[in-house]
Amino acid sequence: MKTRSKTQFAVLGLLSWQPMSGYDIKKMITMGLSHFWAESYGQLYPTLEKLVTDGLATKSSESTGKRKRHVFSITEPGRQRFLEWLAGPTDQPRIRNEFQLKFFLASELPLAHGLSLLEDYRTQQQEIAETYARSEQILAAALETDDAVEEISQVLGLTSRQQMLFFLISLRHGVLAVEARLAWCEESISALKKERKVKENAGD
Amino acid sequence: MKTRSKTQFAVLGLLSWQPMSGYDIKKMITMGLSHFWAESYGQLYPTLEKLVTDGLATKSSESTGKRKRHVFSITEPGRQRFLEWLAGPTDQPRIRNEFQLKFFLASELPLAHGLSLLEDYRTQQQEIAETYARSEQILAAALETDDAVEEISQVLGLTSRQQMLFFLISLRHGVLAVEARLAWCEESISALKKERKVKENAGD
DNA sequence: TGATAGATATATCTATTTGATATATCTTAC
DNA sequence: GTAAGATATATCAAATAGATATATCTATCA
Repeated sequence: MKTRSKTQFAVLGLLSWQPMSGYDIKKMITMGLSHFWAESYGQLYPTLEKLVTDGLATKSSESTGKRKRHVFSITEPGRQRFLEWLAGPTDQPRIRNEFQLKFFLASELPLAHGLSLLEDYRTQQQEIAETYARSEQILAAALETDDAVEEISQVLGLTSRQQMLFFLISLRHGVLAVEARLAWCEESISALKKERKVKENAGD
Repeated sequence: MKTRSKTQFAVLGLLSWQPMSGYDIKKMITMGLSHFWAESYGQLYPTLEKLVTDGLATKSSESTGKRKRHVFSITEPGRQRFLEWLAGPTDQPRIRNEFQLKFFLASELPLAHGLSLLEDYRTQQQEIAETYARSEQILAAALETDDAVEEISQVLGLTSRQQMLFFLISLRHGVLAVEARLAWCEESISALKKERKVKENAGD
């Protein structure tokens, strides 16, 4: 109860779906959750060990050929802990957005700096938007026809229709966010261009 | 060049406006940049010392009465380093959004869990939206009348009109983002309610 | 056949960052 | 003058990121 780490809950939550190794968990997060969550190995492996010592998960060592494989399963207390967290209060994410920091700190420099930053940012966000759009299309189509897309369900372990629905809704969060950022780019570029004109006229 | 820390650039950027103490910097970030940046003392003080040993800033110890005060100023190499960073590549922020994690991990639980999470989130975001709206109004009014609002300029050290414009634009980023999140709440709540109906009918 | 390039899987280490807390000084109201 | 609370400065343990190390597996082609 003392630890403030969210990693353990991310891990417990994924283990509540199916037993997995650290590598599996990392892959699942990277492939499917990356638009809202990240974990590093450096955090993952110690957390898995801690869950075992706390009785929230169990570790079993399989061996296929020479490669050893440590698969972790959630225990009943682990499931309990996961549900408690889910029902408890949710912290605001801490944000450190390098682009916004740059833009803000460019406010004393010539306007061209700000405009250049905005245009780069817009390009970056457009690319993200396209990536999202592709994923969204595939998923929405799969959900429409009640058809499990092999690739998706394999990598992400999405089995039920409801799970796919939640995944799609999660993705929509990213889609709407990136759309908002693009809209912001447009209005900000306009605002700076307008300001530039004001300055030019004042300079006459 | 080896360090990947962004903290030093945040600090250099603020020092490029005016000399400040660690406490001043922390206050300025907390008051004005919190919608896109955060720094902790634990990072701030070591960073300030490092900037001094690297020749990017200088430290002067003033004393008003008994309280000692360490004021840091940017040097020319420091200004150079800041500008290099500004012109260089910008990393995507890493996101760990506890709410979205919860929502996604609730996909195997009864729909009521997801709906409850969404409704709490909506309330939270509505409050944030109101806070932003207030700040935005004050700032926009100040900019309209070319009138520097005391409070703002004092705490944030916003002196020029251009600086206030950039601050307002930064804030707009937050405003549009929170609006997008609220829109997402609405469509997601609808989607889950629709799904609930589908299930009810299937259960007949 | 066996050498090897690259992918897969597991793990650790250091640097960075957070969040909580410690300590002293200043200000104000009583 | 003194106690409560605000201001200012700083440190430390826990959490996290990012880079890297190491070994195993797979496919391919010389």
